[in-house]
Amino acid sequence: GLRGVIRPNGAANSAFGPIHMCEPTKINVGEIVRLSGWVHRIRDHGGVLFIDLRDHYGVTQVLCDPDSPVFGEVEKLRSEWCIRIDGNVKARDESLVNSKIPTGEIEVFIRDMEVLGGSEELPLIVFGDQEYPEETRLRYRYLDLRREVMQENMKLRSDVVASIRKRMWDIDFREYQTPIITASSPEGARDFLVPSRLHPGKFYALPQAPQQFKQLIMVSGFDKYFQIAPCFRDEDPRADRSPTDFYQLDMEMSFVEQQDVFDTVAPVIAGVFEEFGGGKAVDAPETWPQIPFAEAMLKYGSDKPDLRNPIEMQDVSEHFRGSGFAIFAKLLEQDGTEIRAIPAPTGGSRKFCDRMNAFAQKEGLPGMGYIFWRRKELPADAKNNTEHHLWKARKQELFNELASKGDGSFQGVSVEGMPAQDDNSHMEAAGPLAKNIGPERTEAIREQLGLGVGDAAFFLGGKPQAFERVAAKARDVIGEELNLTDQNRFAFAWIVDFPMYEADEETGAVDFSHNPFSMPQGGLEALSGDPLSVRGYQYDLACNGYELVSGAIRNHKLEIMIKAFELAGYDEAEVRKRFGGMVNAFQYGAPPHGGCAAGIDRIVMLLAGTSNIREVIMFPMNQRAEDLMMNAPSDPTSDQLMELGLRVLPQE
RNA sequence: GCGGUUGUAGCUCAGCUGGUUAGAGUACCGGCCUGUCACGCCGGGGGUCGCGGGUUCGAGCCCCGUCAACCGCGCCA
Repeated sequence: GLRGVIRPNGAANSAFGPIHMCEPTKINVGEIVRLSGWVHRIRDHGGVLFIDLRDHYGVTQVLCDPDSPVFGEVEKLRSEWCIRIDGNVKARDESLVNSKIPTGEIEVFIRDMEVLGGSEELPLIVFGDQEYPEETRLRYRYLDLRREVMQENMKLRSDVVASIRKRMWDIDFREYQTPIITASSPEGARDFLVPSRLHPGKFYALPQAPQQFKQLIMVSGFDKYFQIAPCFRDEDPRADRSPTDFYQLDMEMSFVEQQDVFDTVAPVIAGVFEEFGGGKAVDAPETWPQIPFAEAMLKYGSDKPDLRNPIEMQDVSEHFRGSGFAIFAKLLEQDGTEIRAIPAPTGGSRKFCDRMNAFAQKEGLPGMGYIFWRRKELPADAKNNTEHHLWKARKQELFNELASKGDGSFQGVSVEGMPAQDDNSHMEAAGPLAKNIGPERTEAIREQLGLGVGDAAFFLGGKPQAFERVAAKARDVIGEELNLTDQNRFAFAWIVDFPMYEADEETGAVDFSHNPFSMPQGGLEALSGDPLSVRGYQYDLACNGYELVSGAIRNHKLEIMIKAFELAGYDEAEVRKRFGGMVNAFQYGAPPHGGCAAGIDRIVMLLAGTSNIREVIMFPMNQRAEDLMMNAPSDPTSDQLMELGLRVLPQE
């Protein structure tokens, strides 16, 4: 073999098994080892040269001088050549030990060397932590993947998947594979279509999720199913969303209600985060709040709130109705509008407030009004100091509060020795809004938000749909900039009671807002009223601002299903045609069931501490859903098109 | 489809208000170096400043168009 201990007869001996680059330290000094790997770095001192030889497991220093029979060849080596060497394991002098690497106490003196694979000049360098544009990294992904951080990310991913499988097995779930080539499903995202050769003009589709199959598995009597399943969606990507395909822990169980699903999944997710979270605090599943969708939107502006951030928004419309701030007062005369406040504890400086206002403008809003509270009656020169002083005290108070929630590792800024905040009777409110609405209203707002000297609040007005997205982002930015967001914690929350339907903003047409297969709360009866007020047994799990899990208790009753689709404008014939497989199955003793799907890529992304999902995918597509390394997508040959009975229309 | 940012040496980047021959680090090539571990020192090659057009005596820089990458919006049950 190309790795091992070489015995006196000269053959590599497999008794020890292959030796990895992290291991020669375990081999007796003086033995001859055979190592294979990549040239990581070379340090050429003329008469002596050092090569850091690397493989998946580590780095070993290899030594060569003119006494070696292969000195001349070794001098010609360059970075990333793949080589095999034979050499003597030598102990290093104490003064030469490198404590930074596990093999730092030894080195290997080269006796023989073979170039297994040479290398051209590199488009990206493997050692070090130089950043490269993603285009370069993806085009040369095999080089990018050689880098330590990527090797770690991919190992982490594999370990997470293995752990998930084991955890699911341990609670009696079994993994079953479902088809990859299947039928197009009209609900949800765009499908990837696959032309059928045997049926010219017809198409298969790649599944957006094994949704219908897993429900059919329940009807088939397997009451605990899971699968690490690839899902395919032809939609544009985001930093946290892989284009084309991604993996989910897909699971489903029979004879359960919503809380049963939570009780089943939460320990699996929490366990994985405990196991691979690198010591960050993981909220215990029993403490994960269940937040109704409407409440999440009000408090956080998002259905995937980052609960590490303690800021909660509040409706403060009443304080502005008929007030001297004409913009908001006028706004409130329209239906469906409100004014919402984002409290920003310790954000009480004009500089910070102006920066956040600029942020909102950059995000496309007219701006974000603000009020901040400071101490009054101070000479101008003393004011700044005192303000800063009080600001720090307020910050300390807040940190104490936050630290008590996490694992104790939350640090924030050190403000030791600062006195506690004194009473608020000498504070004044600053900012353009405060002047316009007057002291009474300003004070009422301050009391509602529970703020004090050194704090600020930002205000957004209009129809919630119009400002919620920016409000949510502002909440994130404020939490981070003011150091309120504990970076060493995984904070989870179930978001529940999603609306079943939503109205199209322009046409007013009612359509499913989430999964059409979810069971409406209240059953058939609930479907006879206003569709927009119907909520479903539909839930998400949010973690640190990402949607990690999405699921539902399914609608297994045919008559409710048909009624549910009717409200969204699909008649019975259409439902039977589109979802024939499932509709038929539900006629034959369908059990109540529910489940969810957890995004594997996002879980690994969070555990790896990155915000780009492509960092945890071996061969991801770029932002235009292209694979630059494999050159996909590519033109078909005319033979292929002919065989499939297809013709490509010229674009434009 | 839309918006933002970016595009200069193999790679990562600097390049002021428009002004001489476009620079640095690294990689590559050559030389020196027997204890480095981001080795060091000396020298060298390497550029369609994304592409096209315009303004100007003069454009890497300004204007228009266009292409590409990333981030975001739309979209994503």
